[in-house]
Parts: sequence; C-alpha cells; structure tokens
Amino acid sequence: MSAKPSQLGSSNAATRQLLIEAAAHVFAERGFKAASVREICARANANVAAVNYHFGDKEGLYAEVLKYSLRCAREKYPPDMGLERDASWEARLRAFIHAFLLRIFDDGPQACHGKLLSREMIEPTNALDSLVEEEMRPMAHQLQSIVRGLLGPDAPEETVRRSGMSVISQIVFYHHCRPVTQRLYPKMQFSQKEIDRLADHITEFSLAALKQMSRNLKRK
Amino acid sequence: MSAKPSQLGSSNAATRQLLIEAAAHVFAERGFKAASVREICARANANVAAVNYHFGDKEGLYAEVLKYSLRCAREKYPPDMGLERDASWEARLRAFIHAFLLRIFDDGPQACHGKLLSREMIEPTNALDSLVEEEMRPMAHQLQSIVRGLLGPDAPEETVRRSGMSVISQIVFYHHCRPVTQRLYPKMQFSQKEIDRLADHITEFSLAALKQMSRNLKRK
Amino acid sequence: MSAKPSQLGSSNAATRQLLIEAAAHVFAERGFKAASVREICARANANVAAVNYHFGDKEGLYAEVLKYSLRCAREKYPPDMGLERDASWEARLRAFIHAFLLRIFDDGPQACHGKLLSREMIEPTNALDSLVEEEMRPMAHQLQSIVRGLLGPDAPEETVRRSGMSVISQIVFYHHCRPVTQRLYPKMQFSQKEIDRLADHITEFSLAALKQMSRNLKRK
Amino acid sequence: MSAKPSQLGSSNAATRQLLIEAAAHVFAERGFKAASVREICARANANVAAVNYHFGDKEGLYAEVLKYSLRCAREKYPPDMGLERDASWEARLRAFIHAFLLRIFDDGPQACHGKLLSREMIEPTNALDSLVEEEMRPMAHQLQSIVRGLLGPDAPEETVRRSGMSVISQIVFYHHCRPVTQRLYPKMQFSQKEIDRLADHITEFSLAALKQMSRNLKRK
DNA sequence: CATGAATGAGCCTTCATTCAT
DNA sequence: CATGAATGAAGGCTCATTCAT
Repeated sequence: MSAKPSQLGSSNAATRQLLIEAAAHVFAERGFKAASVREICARANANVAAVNYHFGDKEGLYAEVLKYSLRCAREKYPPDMGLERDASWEARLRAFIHAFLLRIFDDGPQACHGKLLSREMIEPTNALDSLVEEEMRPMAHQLQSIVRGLLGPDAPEETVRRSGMSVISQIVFYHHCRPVTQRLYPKMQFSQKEIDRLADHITEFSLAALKQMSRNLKRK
Repeated sequence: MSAKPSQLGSSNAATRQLLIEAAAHVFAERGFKAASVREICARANANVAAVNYHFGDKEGLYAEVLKYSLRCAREKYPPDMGLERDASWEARLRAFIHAFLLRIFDDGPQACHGKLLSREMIEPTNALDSLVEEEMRPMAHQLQSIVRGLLGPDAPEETVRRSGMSVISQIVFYHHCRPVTQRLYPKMQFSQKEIDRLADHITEFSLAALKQMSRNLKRK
Repeated sequence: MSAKPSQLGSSNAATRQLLIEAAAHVFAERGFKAASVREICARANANVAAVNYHFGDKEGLYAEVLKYSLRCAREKYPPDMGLERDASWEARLRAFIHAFLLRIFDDGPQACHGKLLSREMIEPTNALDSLVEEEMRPMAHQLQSIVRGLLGPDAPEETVRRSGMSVISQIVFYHHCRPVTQRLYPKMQFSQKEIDRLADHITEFSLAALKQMSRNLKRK
Repeated sequence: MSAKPSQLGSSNAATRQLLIEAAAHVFAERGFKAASVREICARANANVAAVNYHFGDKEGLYAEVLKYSLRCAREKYPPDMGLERDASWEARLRAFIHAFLLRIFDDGPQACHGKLLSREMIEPTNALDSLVEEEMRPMAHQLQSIVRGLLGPDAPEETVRRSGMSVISQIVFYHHCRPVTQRLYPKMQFSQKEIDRLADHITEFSLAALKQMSRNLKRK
C-alpha cells in the first residue's frame, strides 16, 4: 500500500520483483546496452546498488527478465490455447495464429515479451539458446503438426517445415515491422478488433495456401 | 609542410566516404547507441573529431549512413528487377521475392542494409519516415499491383494489401528471425543456393494462397 | 526454532575469533584499504554485518587483528628466547637474531605478524603507538643490553643504539625486501635451513663489527 | 604562469608531466589501490578523464610513475657517485652508502622514489621485475665489488653477497622502519645532518665488520 | 542477539563532443 | 581546413555501513 516497499515484510522478494518488471520495460524500450541500471532502479524505487545485490550485475538482471517475461507469456497464453481435443486442423491453425498474435502484441506492464524477443533477434544473448529450446521449438513442433495435418501425410518434411515458417512469419511480421506498416497505412491500429481481423486474414491466407499445396501434391 | 600530410588531395571526400562505410558496419553490428564514434573513426583511419567535423554529430552520421545504404541497395537491386515488360504475374512475383531476398541478405561491406533496417524496426529514428516513403512505399505498390493481378479485379483493396504483407512477411522473416531459425535448424545456411530454394518456396506458398483465394472470391 | 541455527552455543565467541583470523590473513595480503569486509566475512563463514556487530567497524577489526597477531607472536616466540641466565653475550646475540628471524618469517595461519607489521611501516595506524611501546621498545632494550655487553661500558649510548639498529636492520631486511632478493637470487628460498644460515651470517657479521668497534673504542 | 596549462603551447606534454608528478605523490602516500584517479587529477589541475586519455588506465599511469621516479633518482644520484677513479674501497663504500641514503630519503616533489619502492616491496606489481633488473641488480653488483675489495679475493662468493645485503639492509632500514624508530627515539629527525651521521655510522659498522671478517678469513 | 536486505557514496572507465591550433 | 588534446557527464559496479526484524 505504501510507496516504499520496505514496510512490507516480504520486501526482499518485492523489491526483486519490482526490479524485474521495471527492467523488462526499460530493456524492451532501450535495449540491453542503452538501458541504464540507474533508470531501472529509479523506476523500481530502489537503490542503484539493488541490481548488483539481487542479480549480481546488469546481465544477471537481464537473464532474469527474459525468464520472467517467458513465464508470464506462457501463463497468459497457454500453449494448448484452450482447444478441445477433437478440434479440426483448421480450428487449431486459427487458434494458434490468434494466440500467437495476442502474445506478441501484449504490451502489458509486466512482460513486454514481444519487444524483448525482437531485440534478441538482432543481438542474441546467451539467453536465447535456452529460450529457443524451451519456448520456440515446442511451438514450432505444435505448428508443424497442424501444418502436416493440413498438407496430408505425403508432404515432404521440408515442405512442412517451410510452410510452418510461412505461417509464423506472417504473425511475427506485424509486430516486427510495425513502424513501417504504421507509416505506410496510418489508419492501421492494433486494437483488439484489428488483431482479430489480422488473425482472420493470416488464417485465410495460410489455409488457402496449404489447401492448394495439398491439392498440388496429390496431383503429382 | 605538415609532418603528417593527409595522403592525397581528395582525402577530404575520401575520408567522408570511409567514415560512412565504417559506420554502416559498426551501426549494423552494434546499434546506434552501442556503436562508438571512436571505433568508427579507428576503422576509417580517421581522427576522433572527424565525425563531428564531417557530419555534425553521431546522429548526422547515422542519417548519412542510412541514405548511403539505401542508395547502394537500389543500385545493386534495381526496383524493376530486370524483368521484361510483358512478364506474367507469376514471373513477376517470383522475381520480386527473389530480388527482395537477395537485397535483404546482402551483407556486402558497403551496405548492411538489412541489418540497419532491422534496427530501425525496433528503434525508429527520424530517418525512417523518408525511408518508408522513398523505398518501402514504392515497393509495396509494386507488390500490390502484382498481388492484384493474381487476385483479380474483384478483390477488395484491403485483401490485396494484407496479402501483400503476407508475401513480404515471409521474405523478411528469414532475415529477422535468423538467430532463431539457425538454432532450430542448425543445418540451414543462407548460401546462394539456399536463398534460391527459399524464394521457390515462398513463391509457391504465396501463389497457392493467392490462387485459392482468387477462386474463393469468384465462388461468392 | 529458526531455520538456520548458528551451529553451536559458543558461536558468538567462535565467530569473533574466526573473523579475526580471517581478517589477519586478508589484511596481510591486501592491506587495510584494499581488504574487503565481504571477503573477510566470507572466509569466516559469517554474515556481512558481523564485522560491524562484533568490532564496530573495519578499523575496530583491524586493531583487534593487530593485538591478536602480537599476542600470537609473543606466545610462539617468547622474549626470553629460552636462554639460560648466564649465557654469553655472543650466545644471546645469536639467540636474539634467530628468534627474531623465525618470528618475522612465520606465516602461520593465525598470525601473519610480519606482513601486518610491514604494512604498518608504510601506513602507520593509531595501533602502531602501543605496538611500539609494548613490543618493539622492550625488544630494542633487550638488544641494546646485548650490544652494550659486546661493545663494553665505554661505548657512547648513541653508538650502542645505532649498532642495535644495524643488527635489527639485517634481520628485517630479508623479510621486507624479499620480492627484490628473490628476483635477484631466485635460488634463495626461505626454508628453515636457509633461515638458520641467515642467522649465522647476520650473527657473524654483527659480531665482527661489534668486536672491531669495541677494539677501536679502546684504542682511543 | 597561469593556473590552466592549456594556454601554453606544450599543454599535452605539460599535462602529462603534471599528472605523473601528482600521481607519484598520491601513489606514494596512499598506495595503488587506495589512490584515486580523481585526487590525482585534481592535484594536476586536470580532468578526470585525463588519466585514461594519456595513460590508458590507472595501471598505465602507475607504470609511468615508476619509470619516471627511477629516472629522476638516477639523474639526481648517479650510480658512479662522482668518485675519482682511484678512490679507495673505504671511500667507495662510504660514497655508496651516502648516495643510497640520500636517494631513499629524497621526498622531493617529483619522485617519492623511496616510498614507491617500499610499497612495491609489500605488493609487487609487474613493474618490479624490470625495476630489479635495471636498477637494483646493477647497484647490487657495484656494492658487491666494493665488498669483495674489502674482504679480499679469498672470500667465498656467498659471503660477499650476504655481506653486501648486510650493508644495504642498514641503509634501507632507516627509511622502511622510520615510523618505528621515530616513535622509539622521537628526537631522531632525518635532517641532512642526521643523514650524514647515519652514513658515518653505517660505514663505520660495515667497515668494522668487513675488516674483522677479512682478518678471520686469513686466519683460517 | 544476530542477520539478510538495503543504502548511497565512491570507484574507474567510456563516451560524444568541443576547442585551440 | 583538419586534428590532437581536453572535457564533464554518465556508465556499471563495489564498498562499508545501517536498519528492521
């Protein structure tokens, strides 16, 4: 309830958490190098030395931020996407796309998952390795099984893999290239509704492609 | 008369150019903030004060680098892509995709256009506005005319626009998410041949989607 | 009832002692300023705040370390050096030199007396005053009485005092200038045997000087 | 004439020199670790960044200080000590002792050679290696030839070496243990006159020892 | 009583920039 | 015109110390 967390009993964990959330914001906004420990601590109402005390150094804090950001994203958008067991491939694809879009565009004050990942793409840190294994590979598998379901059992593995990437690329694009798309089409806003429409389009485009490709495969 | 004459008479312009090329490299590799004027000058065999002398300040140099990088990319990969006037839409799409991929993956010492753009996506500078108008909007128009050619005249404008983005997203993806794809599939190398195959897949996927969508439109 | 009980009942005094011994080592190795309370506490398996709790502050700990180090040295090398009452002046001189050498080169884990004193020479603290009175003055008197015994009753007081310092200086030298002597003569090791030989030489040199000076005095 | 050296043409070299002299003082007074770049720069009327600009870092400055301090000592107290070629061994010994004492007690504002060396004894840095080779080994040789001259050709090499150290130790002692001697004998001041008397005593003591030892050798 | 958490001053270093030459 | 020298702000980090528990 008070501004200074030191009055609460759990001030240790509380300060730690505040630091992580503040850092997520600052790292997302400025990048690792340009982010300053001082700014992060100021946002968290903590002392300059708090980062070194709790996380060893700036890098340690960053690693913790990435972990936390991933955990948040997973909790908020669980990998099964709340689908029924017997959902059709089409429904699964739509759900996957929709959930991924939401996850990536979530700028909630606690995570900034999308922005942090975008920065990892440009300047990968050691944290990326585990991130790929823990988060991205499972999702890639999930998507590939959907794609295979749609392409049929005769599709070569490579086609499945590449088509999966074609689907994901469309999702990621709107986040990554937002500065360009917003300049190209200023009317475009990423409201909840717009994201829904986006999901519709990506699903439609991808389904069309996959169905047609499936048909092409049978023809051969 | 001085002890250290600047090699040649044209050293002024030459130094300027060397600075820009060195800076392109460093900005691409480290980002604007983390790039240091000292490193740039060292690479260009120039004095520490040279940047401020030639470009006013670090930002001025950065703007010049972006301009130069765009100019290089345009010269190397001209917008018409060397197509004949009467080429089919399919051929045009393939050419567009292929040229774009090449352009984005060109890490030539003089440009680093792809990496610089990637960084602009995450932290847009003032330079992005003109970049969008001069480079991206024309390309977007070009692509949209191709897409419209494939979707047919009845397709709503928005569908054309979004489908264009679906095509571009697939191209951009492999560059932007390279750190992830390389970790997911370590065998994947972006050799010339691989880029060709990539272009084939993106073209195939996109054509399949567009044709199927065109069919869907007619059915209605 | 607490989760981490402090091992034993006597942990208070035990921790104190552990701190002193750890501090002796660290202060000797790094010097007062460069020694960090954290390192000392870590070596003593104690909390960071333990130093301030037990000794007020870093300086308080240091003072206690010096006291302890002196006490240890005294116990191990008692001032009478185990000589018989009726030993000759020559024997006394030899015993004094030998005992002093041993004391100064003792790097036992509990004392580091020599190194600590060396540092006091360079940056005297308040503790030095009492150290001089309690330790050095008695030893100086002891040595001077030996020297007077050898120089004879006619020797002026100042000659006695200075000759005493000439003796002590030879002893101290090998400890203080060890880094240099070891570089000059790499073979030189301060084994027990070597220290014995050292004592022999210093005794021989000093006795020769004192006898000759005594003869010179009588001649006048 | 002005406080700010930037008005002089040679401000670069001037600032450098001022920094070295200020640093010599501060390093001698506080030791390497405890000395602060800020204090050094303040004393030299220079900016905090000046040290890094001129010497790379604190260690670089320290190395330069040691070099400079050695050069000063050499210029002021040249190794030949201004003796005539045919001087007797006794005269040479006296000159050596006197010159060494002066050198070690010189607290001139430019060098602080003695104090810096004392600190090197306690915490040797990389610089000590070359210092030993360039300065101490030549002096040790010089002294040993004098000692051999006095002990005669029959003296074993080791006796010569150790006797040399016995001489040097007496010289060094008064500087190194000054805090103790001054507390033991507060009247003792290291005025020019006192240093002369010190030289007399050390010479007398050493000559007495060497002559007596030479006699002992012959007797055998 | 004894301690884990938190503090703020201080450290060295790097930086883009400016100035006199 | 072009540059080497110098600047001061800001960076991350370590430190001895304090305080509530």
